[in-house]
Amino acid sequence: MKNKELALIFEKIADALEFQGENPFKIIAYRKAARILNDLTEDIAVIHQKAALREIPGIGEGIAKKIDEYLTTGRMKKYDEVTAHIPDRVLELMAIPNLGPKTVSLVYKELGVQNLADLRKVIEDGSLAQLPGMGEKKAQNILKGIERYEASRERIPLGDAFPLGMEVVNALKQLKDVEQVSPAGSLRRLKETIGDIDILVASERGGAIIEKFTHLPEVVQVLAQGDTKGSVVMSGGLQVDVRVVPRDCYGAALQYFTGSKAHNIKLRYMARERGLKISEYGVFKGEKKLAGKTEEEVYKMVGLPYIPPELREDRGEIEAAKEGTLPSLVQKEDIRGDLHVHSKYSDGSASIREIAEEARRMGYEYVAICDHSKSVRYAGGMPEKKLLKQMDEIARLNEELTDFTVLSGVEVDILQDGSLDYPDEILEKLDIVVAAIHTGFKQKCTERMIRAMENPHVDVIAHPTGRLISSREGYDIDIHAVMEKAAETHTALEINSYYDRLDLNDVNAKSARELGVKLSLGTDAHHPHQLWMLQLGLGVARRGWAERKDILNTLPTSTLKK
DNA sequence: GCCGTTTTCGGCCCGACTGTTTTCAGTCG
Repeated sequence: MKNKELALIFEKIADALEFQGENPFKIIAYRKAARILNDLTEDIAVIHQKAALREIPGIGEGIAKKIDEYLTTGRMKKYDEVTAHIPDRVLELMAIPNLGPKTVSLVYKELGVQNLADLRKVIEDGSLAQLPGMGEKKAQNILKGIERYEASRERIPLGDAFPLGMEVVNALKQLKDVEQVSPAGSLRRLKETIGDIDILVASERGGAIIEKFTHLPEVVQVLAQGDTKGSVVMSGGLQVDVRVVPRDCYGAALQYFTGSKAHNIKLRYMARERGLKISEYGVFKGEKKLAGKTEEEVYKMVGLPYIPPELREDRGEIEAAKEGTLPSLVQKEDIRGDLHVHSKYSDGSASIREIAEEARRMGYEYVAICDHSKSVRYAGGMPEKKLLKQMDEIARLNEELTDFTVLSGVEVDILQDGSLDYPDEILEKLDIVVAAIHTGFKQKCTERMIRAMENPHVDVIAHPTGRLISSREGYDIDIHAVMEKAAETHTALEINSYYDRLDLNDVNAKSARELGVKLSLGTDAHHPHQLWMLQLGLGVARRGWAERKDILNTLPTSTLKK
């Protein structure tokens, strides 16, 4: 698929145009095209073949032509032109905080700065500070920006940011004069990776709260501290921003700081059409403030129902809200169990009883034990005999438990030829069969998965794309073909909720749902204290517009078994 | 570059902060 490739090209064109001081709206158009391509699950080449490029909102004549050119010839003249006279590393400098396109362009033209090393040099020898509009303070700010850039170039997985964010939220809740606290930004939208943690506080005493915040024990560096905003680096290198607003702006501010940027831009455009203005302080008609205390009010002023944070990505939610077709998203209370947990029988570290106890404590009705099958040696895959023994233990445990069910399952390997790691006689005895690829990521993965789904005993495909957020691209796979087969064979696709997987991801989950595929939430936990991660998978499901009926594990035990 | 029951041309989201400025440019979120 060339989707990501094209997205990268448009992103680079945007960078180059920004560097050259082009019309900002043109730049926005290229960035938007890049975002759309990144979010697309369908192969852009297929859309191109159907001559349907122009039907995608945000893709107009110019960009459609460029996509066509690239797919037909493998080159894009525009890209070659705009990048021709800019050294490769220069554009990367724009990613440094406090350093934007104007300054990069200036130091390049005036001082010949072409890379990070050059930049450091002109700061140290003072020549940057001499440039028009520059000064010593600006130079020092850029230097700080370089430090931050080098310290945390990467976004971190939601699963790392989430517990830390909640810790800070809880610490702030304890403070005097704090009326309301909420995560904001990408953390509140439960995006799979987080750049920095944003937290919003309602209070009339901002200064005191920010003061306390910047002195939390985990803080290693204070980046900014004022009456309304504080910004710190926590141990581990993650940046946390806290903003304090008066209570009558809290809703507007929460809406504003939750984003996404694209969602907010569209919303404010709608406000303009109605002669209104939306800012973090409220909704205004001229000088007059019309709303701001709650998010609901803000949406209402532009004629929309409340839109849950997870949907706010400008992926059609505003249009759906207008038409009254927003999904009624699956909720935490709807989830009745975890459908993918490992025990000591393979590479997990807890007994089945311990897992069951923790799952019950969490309010679940069931948990599915799905240990590895025999071929997965490195993960302690079970020979048939061991699996039978496990089934036995589960049966005995279930006799003992009155209000809880342990489901006997397996994570059976899909072998190189697409056959399964256990014979059908074994698989048919199990409550749930989850099939997965663990080896041969480049070997005909699509065909293998399709063949696995043709086996009537396979209920779920685990981590269907195989990606790891922090380290791995995933299988060489046509996920769209897999989804279509899943719909045809009534196989569920997993939203693996382990923090580094989140696989399917949000956009794939949305496509799957649109094709009528059921989704299965499982943590892939190897220890009971990882069961909380189902919240992350639930976030992905909600970001994928999933309703209760789309999720396998909203079913009660008896229906699920059937 | 995109888009259209106010437009095929002329718009395109909004405010804060900082540092360099005599009224504003650049950067950020």
